[in-house]
Amino acid sequence: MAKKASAKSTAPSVCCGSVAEVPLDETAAEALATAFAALADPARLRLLSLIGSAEGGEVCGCDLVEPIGRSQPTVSHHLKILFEAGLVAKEKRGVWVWYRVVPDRFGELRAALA
Amino acid sequence: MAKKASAKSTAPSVCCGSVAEVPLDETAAEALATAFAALADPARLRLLSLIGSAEGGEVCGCDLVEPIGRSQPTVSHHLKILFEAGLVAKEKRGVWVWYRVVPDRFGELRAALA
DNA sequence: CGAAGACATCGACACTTGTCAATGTCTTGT
DNA sequence: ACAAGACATTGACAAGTGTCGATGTCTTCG
Repeated sequence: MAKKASAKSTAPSVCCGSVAEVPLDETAAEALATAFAALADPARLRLLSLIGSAEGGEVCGCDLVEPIGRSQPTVSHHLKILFEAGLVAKEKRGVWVWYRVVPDRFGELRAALA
Repeated sequence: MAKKASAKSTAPSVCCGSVAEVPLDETAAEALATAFAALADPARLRLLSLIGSAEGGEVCGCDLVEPIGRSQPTVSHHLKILFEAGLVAKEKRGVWVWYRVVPDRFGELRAALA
């Protein structure tokens, strides 16, 4: 069995369809809302932009604390939220954790804004 | 001077560019975060889907309270947030206020998720 | 083993947010 | 003028969120 390369996020999976489709039911609305809530914070958006614009497509967590200007526990907390929202993937390599964005997830959210 | 047909929203205008571009500065991140925060609530997403999927493209506010299952002041509050985020436009006609979505604004946010 | 360093977790706190009941403001029809 | 109805505003409260310092867990290197 192949070694698992990266942990699985707990993204609620927004499924298909735009917001302007058949009136969203409460459950679907909650899932989508959780996803957008992950984007509703300046620190997290800056983390995403740092990770997404990195060459090689990935960044070591240790390089994310200083540019954000927030404490290490706070950055760790935000990265956890981004991960659980399925927006970033992480992979532990040695002492470090490497992050990269998950384009498919962004595609889902973009589709919801059709 | 022509009579103003609809009120102007106070949308922060996200400007161009994806999140994965040159590391977002704090100010830009805050503006974007505010926009996404408007989408980060189930009630508001359902309001958007109700408005967006309405025939004629617009809905009377009076038809939005019951489907959402929340009190009239609460719905009024959410509509105000959507309006200030530039996601919906409103127009008062007689006793009623008619809402419609603002596609351009959705385009901006979609572009930010490129 | 022991020290160092990268992350994660915990506890606490200020601040924000969603919600409702009560009340206010306008417009329309009688 | 008055009553009715559509929205908006206010005040209050519970729940959620961002932040930090302190501390815990793991991995690597002497």
